Amino acid sequence: MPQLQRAPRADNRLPLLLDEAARLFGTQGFHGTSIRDIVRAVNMLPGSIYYHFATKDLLLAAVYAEGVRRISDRVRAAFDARTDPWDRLEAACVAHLEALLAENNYARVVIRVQPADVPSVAPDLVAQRDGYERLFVDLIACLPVERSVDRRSLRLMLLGALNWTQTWYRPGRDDPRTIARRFVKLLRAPIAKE
Amino acid sequence: MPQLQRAPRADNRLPLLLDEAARLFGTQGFHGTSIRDIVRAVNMLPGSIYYHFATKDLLLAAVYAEGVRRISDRVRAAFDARTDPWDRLEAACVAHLEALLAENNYARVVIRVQPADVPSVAPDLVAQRDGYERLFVDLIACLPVERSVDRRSLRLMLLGALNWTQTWYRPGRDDPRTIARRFVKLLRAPIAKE
DNA sequence: ATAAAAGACAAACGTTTGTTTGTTCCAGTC
DNA sequence: GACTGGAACAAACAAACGTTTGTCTTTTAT
Repeated sequence: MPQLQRAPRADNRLPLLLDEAARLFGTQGFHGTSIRDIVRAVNMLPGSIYYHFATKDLLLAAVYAEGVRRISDRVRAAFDARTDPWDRLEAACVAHLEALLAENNYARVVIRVQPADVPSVAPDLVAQRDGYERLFVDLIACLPVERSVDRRSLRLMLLGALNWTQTWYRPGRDDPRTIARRFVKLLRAPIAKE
Repeated sequence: MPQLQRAPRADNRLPLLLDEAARLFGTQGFHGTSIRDIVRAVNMLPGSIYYHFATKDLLLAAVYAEGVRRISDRVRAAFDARTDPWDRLEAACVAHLEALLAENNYARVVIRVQPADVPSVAPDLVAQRDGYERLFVDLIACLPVERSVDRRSLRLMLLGALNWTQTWYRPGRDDPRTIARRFVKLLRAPIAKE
């Protein structure tokens, strides 16, 4: 582990390493990705990773944390620009899905990797994800909805539907923005025919 | 592989083996489960599994197929008993979620394991899951909804939300039946306050 | 210039992985 | 009761796994 008694060197490949770990953890999952898979693309040797992280589990924890940071920033920036409660929620969903499907390997990890897959850091991961989802708790708390509506279920349904897109989404057809808007609209507007 | 030139023996432990594989694949995922994990609970030796299956991938394929069969039967039986389109959809969702969360390790595998995790049999798994989801295509095709509603999005949203419950559901609180009904209601009834 | 720390290499460690091979045993059939 | 094939055991395989250890190089601060 780096002691950081001095500033990190300019030529260090930790960022590249994290990028590649994010890419592989996000597409192949934690157990489906080996240390050797990760270092190969960065032209490192397997052992070299242990200068930066004590275990593979902690490497994941670092990627996961970065993922939560990025998607949080992205989503917050998106809904901060709006005022209407439904607009804010929609903007958040669009940002969430764009991060998830189009642009951000780190964000993918947060959705793909289940904390239970990595017991040694599971509580940490759960706490981080809960922190992120609190953004949506607040957004949904502000919605003007009928009193009979359970807001927790609303959140779980919406986020579940969004996160599950990772399973079936293929680039080229409908883009993430369109999908997110459709989902919000399905919840907002009356569906059943009179 | 068994040649089946004679009937299988009454004392063979293949059923037990499959049950345990379903349980572990469903809770720990494919890559998170080793052959030794599986045989341990059945008091077998690792090599013995290869009398029944040529590879670990094909073992998964067998469990997956059984999972699709079971959840299909369960869901079909549930909505066959109803006539109203919305009732039928709700019954299907309840059965889907009960199979997923409460009773059926095989069904869990179908939702938990991503075909991409097992390249050698991925096309087969995808085809099977598509076959199952066609049940919902038909159910949703019968719904009386506004003409502006995209039924494909409706299906993807509903199934996504249901499947994602596997991530957050913990026994003891709301039961699967309640959750499924709430989700359907959120889609069916107008939410937004006038 | 020099010392110290950053960061990676080189090579191996012990373990776990999926799988193979040869043998044994017992239930079912004639 | 002998034969046979279903179903498992016993033991090992090679490869891949996460990780450790010791050494070397290169950047950075003095």
